[in-house]
Amino acid sequence: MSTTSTSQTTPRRATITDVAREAGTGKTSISRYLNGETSALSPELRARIEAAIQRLDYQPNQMARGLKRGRNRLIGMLLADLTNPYSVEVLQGVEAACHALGLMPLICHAANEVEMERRYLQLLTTYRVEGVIVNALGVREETLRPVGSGGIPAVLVDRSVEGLVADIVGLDNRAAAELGTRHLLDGGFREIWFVVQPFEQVSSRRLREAAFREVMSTQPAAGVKDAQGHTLVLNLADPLQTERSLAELDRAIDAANSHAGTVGNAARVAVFAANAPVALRLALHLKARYGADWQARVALLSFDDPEWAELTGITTIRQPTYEIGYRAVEFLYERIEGVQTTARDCLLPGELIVRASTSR
Amino acid sequence: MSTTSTSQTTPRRATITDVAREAGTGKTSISRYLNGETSALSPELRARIEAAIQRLDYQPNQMARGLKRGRNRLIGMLLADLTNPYSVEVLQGVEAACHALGLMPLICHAANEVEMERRYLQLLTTYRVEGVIVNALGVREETLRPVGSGGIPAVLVDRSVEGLVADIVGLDNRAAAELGTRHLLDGGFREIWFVVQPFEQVSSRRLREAAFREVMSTQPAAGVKDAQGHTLVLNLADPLQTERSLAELDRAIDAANSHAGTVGNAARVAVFAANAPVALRLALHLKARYGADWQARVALLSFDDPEWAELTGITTIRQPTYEIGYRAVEFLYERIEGVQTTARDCLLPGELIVRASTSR
DNA sequence: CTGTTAGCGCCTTCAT
DNA sequence: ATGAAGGCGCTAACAG
Repeated sequence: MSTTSTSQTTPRRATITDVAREAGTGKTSISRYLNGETSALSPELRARIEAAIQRLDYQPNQMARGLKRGRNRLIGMLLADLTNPYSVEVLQGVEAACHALGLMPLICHAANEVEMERRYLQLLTTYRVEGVIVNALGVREETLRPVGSGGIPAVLVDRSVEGLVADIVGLDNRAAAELGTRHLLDGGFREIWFVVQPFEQVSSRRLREAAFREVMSTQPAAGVKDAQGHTLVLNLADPLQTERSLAELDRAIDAANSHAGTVGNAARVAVFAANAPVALRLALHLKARYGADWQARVALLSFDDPEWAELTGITTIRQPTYEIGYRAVEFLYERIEGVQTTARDCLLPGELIVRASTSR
Repeated sequence: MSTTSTSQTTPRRATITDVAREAGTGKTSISRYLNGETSALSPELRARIEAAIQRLDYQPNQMARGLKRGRNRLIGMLLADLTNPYSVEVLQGVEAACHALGLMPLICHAANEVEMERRYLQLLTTYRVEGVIVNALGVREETLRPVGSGGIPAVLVDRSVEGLVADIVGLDNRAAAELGTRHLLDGGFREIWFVVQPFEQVSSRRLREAAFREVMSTQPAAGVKDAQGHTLVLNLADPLQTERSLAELDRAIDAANSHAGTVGNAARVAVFAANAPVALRLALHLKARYGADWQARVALLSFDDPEWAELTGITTIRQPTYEIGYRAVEFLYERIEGVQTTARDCLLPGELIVRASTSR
């Protein structure tokens, strides 16, 4: 109720007008000072302005600046799942690039909820971000209508979105899947299970699975005979389905282990996880079923390189996550600056990190 | 090169003026509609406005609204280290609460760099966020001058900051450390090493270490005799120092294992990690040194409950991370709304999750 | 070199 | 029930 009698509440931040008054000059000069048009200011005036700013602890209001000049240096970073270390790593690259380019990333976490994704996109739009980097859930274009061709510039990360033409940067899934599969074949494995979450909706999963199948079906040409490849869908969102899938895998492992005539890796089944969450779920299950020494019966290879990989000794395909994030921002920045080329694809190579799991 | 020389660039978003014109009315009515002052609008006008908004795909500019009404519903969330799963989990709670309260969190990741922290704080301030939640690096007050008493409302998470009076929410470190230590003592361990990153600067680490030492020094009263407690500082930021510290631990483990007269857990040394990053580093080292069966010689107990804990079978103290984040936002919201009570402490209990590591 | 003026998109009295 | 006018904090022409 009290007016300005007591400065109990936060003592309103100083505005450019306050500074102008304090420095005994006009707002324009302050503005010029703020924008580094230092050449057009007498040293004397400049000093006065500096002092006034100091005294008032003045900090220009970005919102107002943004409103005026029509851009606020904000970009949105929409992440499907921060729980996945992949996301955090990409984020680091994004942050570094933003820092370098004078951008401020608004990080939004959809937590695997389509509804959240929609909501955040709308919010970003409303805050007039200059562009967005989207690590989308596996959804069709409609939910991200505001971005892309018609709306604000967008760059996709890891996954493309059906019907949305936009730059995309991510792993070279095809090459990486081949790398992994060949590593297993070269290691002597003859039964390989590719385990992946439902993949129809998510382009990266689709590509990985397809490349795996292709290598498996053409491998006779590479001198390998009678190797079998299977694809197993693991729906982590549904515990019941997950159980069923795991049971199927168990049967295969048990069967393989009971074959008498085989030795070495030919007797072990190899499991190729399409990403870290899948690998974790598999490892937990296998450990629960076969005990601490589960890797004696199963070899595990996984996309991503989570922090526990080294501890467990599983082989992985590490993605150049930092660079993915960095490049995404660079692409976006170009778009913001008006570059009009056709949609670009930036596929970065993965790195195979061989550990005990596949090389004993 | 361009067909329609006009709409080549993004077709400027519609403004409230456009909508007013389209609906054949004044800006005021549009504004009223947007703010739900539906009672003061004839159904007929309302319908026209609705239609106009649809047609123009109009979305009010939050920046402008914020500028005008002096608040933008933005809050800052400053995180010391997103790489630590703790942060991501807290974040989930923060997001949920923001969602519920109509706030939009600006997530800033300091990546363990004091300079970053300073920079982001300054940035948040210029964007005129209404408050900040700070999971600070271990720094003194000065770097976060803009917040707290003098500046915008702030709530601390996990760690207090010397010289800054503000609400704080986090784990009840004292109780949790006691819980863990007693668990080890009850399990028969007689040599316990508390391993922690440099803790002078970080209140939570300090509290944990102090509580550990206190329990160890008063335990004779609890009927336990001759148990030894040691504190080992592991400076993860410095590889060399880390090596040295680990070597010291190794010597202790080797010595304990060579004692003839002891059996069971009395022969194993227990290591109590002050957080997940420390636990991971320890586990990696121990595995490298003692092989896959390292837990036969060392029991590991850790604060935090990282995803690999179950896989490795180490005992942990899980923090109520989600709730911590949620409560932090609630506190902040109250402050934003003007609540003036003295600084509050919200200490939430941890949960001991016993696994094979400490119970074989 | 420096100040004046006119908005950016929106909300808010204050009239009508 | 509706609209006109002024201003939030700042920048960008224009003068001088």
